[in-house]
Amino acid sequence: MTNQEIAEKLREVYNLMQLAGENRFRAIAFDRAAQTIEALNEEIIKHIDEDSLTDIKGIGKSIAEDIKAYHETSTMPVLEALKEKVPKGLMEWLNISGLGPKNIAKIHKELGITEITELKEACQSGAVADLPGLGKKSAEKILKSIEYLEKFGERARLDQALDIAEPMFEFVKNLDGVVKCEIAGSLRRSRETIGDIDILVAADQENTESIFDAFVEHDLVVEVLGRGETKSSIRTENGRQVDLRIVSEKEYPAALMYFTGSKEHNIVMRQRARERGMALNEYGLFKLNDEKETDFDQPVNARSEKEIYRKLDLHFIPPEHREDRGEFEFYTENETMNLVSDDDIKGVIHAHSTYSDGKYTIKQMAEACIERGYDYLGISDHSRTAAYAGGLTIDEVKRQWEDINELNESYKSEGKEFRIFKGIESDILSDGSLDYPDDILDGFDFVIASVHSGLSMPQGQMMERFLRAIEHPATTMLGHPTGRLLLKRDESKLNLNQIIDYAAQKNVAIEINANPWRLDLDWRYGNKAKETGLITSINPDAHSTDGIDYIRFGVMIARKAKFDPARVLNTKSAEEFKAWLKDS
DNA sequence: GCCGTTTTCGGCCCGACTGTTTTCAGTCG
Repeated sequence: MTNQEIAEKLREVYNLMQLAGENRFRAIAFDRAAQTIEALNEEIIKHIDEDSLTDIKGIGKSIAEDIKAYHETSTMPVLEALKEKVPKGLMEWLNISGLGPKNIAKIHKELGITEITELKEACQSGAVADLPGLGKKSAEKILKSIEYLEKFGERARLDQALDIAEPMFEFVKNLDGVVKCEIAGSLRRSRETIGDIDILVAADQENTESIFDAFVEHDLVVEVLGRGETKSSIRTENGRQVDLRIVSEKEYPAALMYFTGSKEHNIVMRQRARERGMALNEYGLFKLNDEKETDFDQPVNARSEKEIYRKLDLHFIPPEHREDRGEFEFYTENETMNLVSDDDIKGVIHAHSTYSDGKYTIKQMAEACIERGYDYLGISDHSRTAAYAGGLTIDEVKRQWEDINELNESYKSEGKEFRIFKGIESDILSDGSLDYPDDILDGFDFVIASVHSGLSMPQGQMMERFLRAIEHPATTMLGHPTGRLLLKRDESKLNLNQIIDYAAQKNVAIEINANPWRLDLDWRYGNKAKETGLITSINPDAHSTDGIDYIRFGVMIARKAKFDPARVLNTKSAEEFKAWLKDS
C-alpha cells in the first residue's frame, strides 16, 4: 500500500462527498488529508505500525480509522457507503469545466442519467436546458466542454502548454498600454502538467478594453469563453483555456501572487495575514477593521511579491516552491535556497544514437551538444534485451566503444575540449539483474539502469528488483524510476521513499528524466531527496538532436524538487564527472 | 472532519464571472 494509493482513495471520498451534497468542510478535510499524505517523506505504513497517524496534521481520529480500515481490509467503509449513494459514472462529470457538483447532482436526480454520453444527449435534446436554474446557454456550455474534454483531455503536458503560452505571452506583452506582464498559474510554478494558462497584465484602466480586444482576436483563439471588466478567457485551437487578467500597477504584486498559486499556498498566506491583523486578496494586503473584515481604505504598503512575503514574516518564496510542501518552514528560517539553473548544466547524459533507437549518429549528437555549448556527451543506447528499441549486442557495444574512442581522439587532435563518455541504458531485468555480464558492464564509463518491461509488477517484487539494481556495483544511476508517461501511462507501484534512501546510501544517483512525457523522478520527492542527500542528473533521454533541449524541462523540475547544483551530476565539468564516476 | 496559547465549539480564503435570476447560486482558481 503506497501513500499515493491512500491519497487516491481519500480524494475519491472527497469527490463523492461533493456529489452527495455532503457538508463542504467535511469533504475538504478528506482532500487536505490526501494532499498531506502525498507530501509525506515517509511511508504511511510506518505511522500505522506505530499508531501515530493522528500526529500528521490534517488527520484526526476519524480519517485515521479510515486509513487503518483500508490497510487491513482493502476497503474503506466511508468510501463504500458513498459508492452506494453516488453512481460511479458521475465522478467523470467533475472533469467537465463549468459543471460542478451541485448541478451534476441536480441533473442526475431530475433526469436519472449517469453516463457522459447520456449527458450529451440530454444537452442536445433540451432536457438539461429545461431544468430549473439551468438554461440553454448552460446546456451549450456543457456540451462544448465535453467535446473539448474528449478531444484534448483535461490537462496538457508542460511542453504543450509552453508552446501556447509563450507566443501568447510575447504577443500580449507587446500590446500598447501593457506596463507589466507575466505568465502566472501552474506554468509559473513549473508543474509537470497544466490545466489552463494564466497571463497577468498591469495596465492603466483606459487601456484595458483595447488589450482585451487584441487578446480575444489573437490567431490562436477559437472561442471566447468570457469577457469581463478585469478578466477574459479564451480557448485555443488545441483545446487549452487561456485567462488574461488585467490589474492596476499597484495591484500587480498581490495579483501575481494570487494567480501564481497554488491554491494551497494561497490559503496559508491568507491565514498568515489574518493571524497578523491583515487580509490578503488579489488586490493587495490590507489591515483588518474592528469587525475583522478587510479594510480596503487601509492598504499595507507592499510593492513586490517579496515585500508581501516580508510583511508575513517570510523570505521570498520562489514560484516553484509554492505548493504548501514545507516552503513556509524553510523560508521562515532561510533567505534563499541555492537552486540549479540552465547555466549550471555542463554536459548531456542519457542520449541515444543510431546504434539503438536514436535518429542521429553519435557524431551528430556530439556536434549538437557542442553547438549548444555543452562540454561532454554521455551516450547511453539501449541494452540487448530491449530488442524493440534496437538494443546493442556485446559485439555492437564493443564497436561503439571503438567509435567513441576514435571520436574522442579526433576532438583531442583538433584541440577541442569536448569528450564523449561511454554509457549504456541497461534494462533492469525482471529479477533485478543488469543486461550484460560484469566484464562488459565494467567497460562502460557509466550505467543507467532502467525498467522497460514488466512495469506493472506487484510492488513487493518491483521493490526487490530495484533494490537489487541499486546494489549492483556497475549501476551509476537509475533511469526514469516510475516508468510513467504523463497523462497516458501510470507509475509503477513503488516505495520511492525507500528507493531514494537506499540509492543515497549506495551513492547511486536517480535521474530526472527531462523528457516532457516523463519528468520522472517526480518533484514531489524533492524533500526526501534533499533530506537524504540524493544525487540526480538532469537527463534529456534524447533520441534526436532536438531532444537535447528537453534539459530545459528537467531543470524546471529539478528546481521545483529543490536540487542545488552540487547535487546534480551534469553540473560537473567533464573532469569532475569522470572523477565522480571513479569514486562512486 | 479537523483544529486550537484569545477557542474543545465554531469556524474553515475570497472575489470574478456567468447564467438564470429579479437578488443570487454555482463554478472557478
